[in-house]
Amino acid sequence: MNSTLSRRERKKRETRQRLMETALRLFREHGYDATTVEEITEAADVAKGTFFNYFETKEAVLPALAGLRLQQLEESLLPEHGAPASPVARIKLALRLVAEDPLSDPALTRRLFAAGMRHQGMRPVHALMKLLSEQVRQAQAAGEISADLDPIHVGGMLRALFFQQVIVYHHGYRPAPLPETLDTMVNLLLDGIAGPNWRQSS
Amino acid sequence: MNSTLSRRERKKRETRQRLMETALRLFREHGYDATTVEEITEAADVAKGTFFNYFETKEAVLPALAGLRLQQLEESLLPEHGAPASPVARIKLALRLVAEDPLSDPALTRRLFAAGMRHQGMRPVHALMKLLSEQVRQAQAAGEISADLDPIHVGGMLRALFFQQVIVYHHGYRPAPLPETLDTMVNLLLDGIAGPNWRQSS
DNA sequence: TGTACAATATGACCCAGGTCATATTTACTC
DNA sequence: GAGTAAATATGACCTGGGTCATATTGTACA
Repeated sequence: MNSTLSRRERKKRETRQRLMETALRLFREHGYDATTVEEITEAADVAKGTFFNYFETKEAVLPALAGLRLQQLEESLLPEHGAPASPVARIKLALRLVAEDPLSDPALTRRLFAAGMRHQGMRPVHALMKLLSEQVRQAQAAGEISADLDPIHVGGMLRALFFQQVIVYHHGYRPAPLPETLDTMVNLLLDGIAGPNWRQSS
Repeated sequence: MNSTLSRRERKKRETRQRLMETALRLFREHGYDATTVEEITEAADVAKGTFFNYFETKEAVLPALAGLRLQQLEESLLPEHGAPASPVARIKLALRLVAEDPLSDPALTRRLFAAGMRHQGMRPVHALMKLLSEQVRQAQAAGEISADLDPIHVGGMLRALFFQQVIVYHHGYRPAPLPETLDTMVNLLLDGIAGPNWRQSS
């Protein structure tokens, strides 16, 4: 018998899982817009309405998918899995990995970002933000990032700049390969953009 | 008789103008989602199809509206109109003004940002980005921002961080009033977030 | 004024996302 | 098993964005 999981709970997870996988596959095969919810449910062998028992809207699958990926990513950021010792280096690594993820193709990235922006929810946003914030916290502990900043705030900034960078890159503005651009961006944020005449007290 | 403008051209502009104004009014009165395109065209006294002769999608009105506002804003950033002499101060001013604009209510801001992200277009994005980039250029000339950076790039970063800030603020995360938060954000970008142990060559 | 052509306006229509009353399945108790 | 209540699945249906063939209006030229 299946460990402590009622048949209901099991089926529920399976269906949700199947919907997500199917959706991702179809999105990649035919594009996000060209894929209808009915096609997804058809391929996943459930009725159309069932989709909306699991996801509030069509767009809402994307954050869910992203959440999964980030969970995996979180593990590869553990030092015992060969991640760099420097927290800042880990942040750079994380951004590069996210950018390389198949989920990050141009269209889906835009959609994903837009989805994270809609409604009050903002959970997916939080997924990446939480991950980044945690790394920022560690960077602060290591003295690589100024300790008197709010890690959540900085995490949010990193996330915003990351998407900006990726999307602009996908729009054809590419002075350098994406991974480099991302590193440069992080360095810029670390060092600041002030020029010689910029002086102030605070 | 009207100065060098054919009747056709005149009517076209009037209709476009009327559609934009009507849309804005209804969006503010009933919210973006609750306002249908048909309601807009009805109130503007044209047929539904006409709307789509002027705007590709419903969302596309927002960038158009934003474009207008930015044009006005651009003028108030001219020194002869009492704008600060320091380019960085002007940037801060610009961000504060945009944040205060009635167009920047929570829902519309999110939509506007999302719209700027969709499709290849990205023109609206460019409106704010262009404005900011220009100010960055001037800041570089004044030595307030490091001269070896790409002003467009920096403009894009400012824009991304601005939206991040405004949206997070609207989501209830408000350690301080929005204008202050925005100033702090610009300062942070200027000074960088590095801590004592962050050392590097480049 | 008449006519030919292009620009614009129109609204019936299509389509896909999202809702909801109803049907089915599961779990639990006797 | 039978009975019952809650969870979940279902697909007819509604709604509103977006399309397009057609009608209307403006322009140009004789």
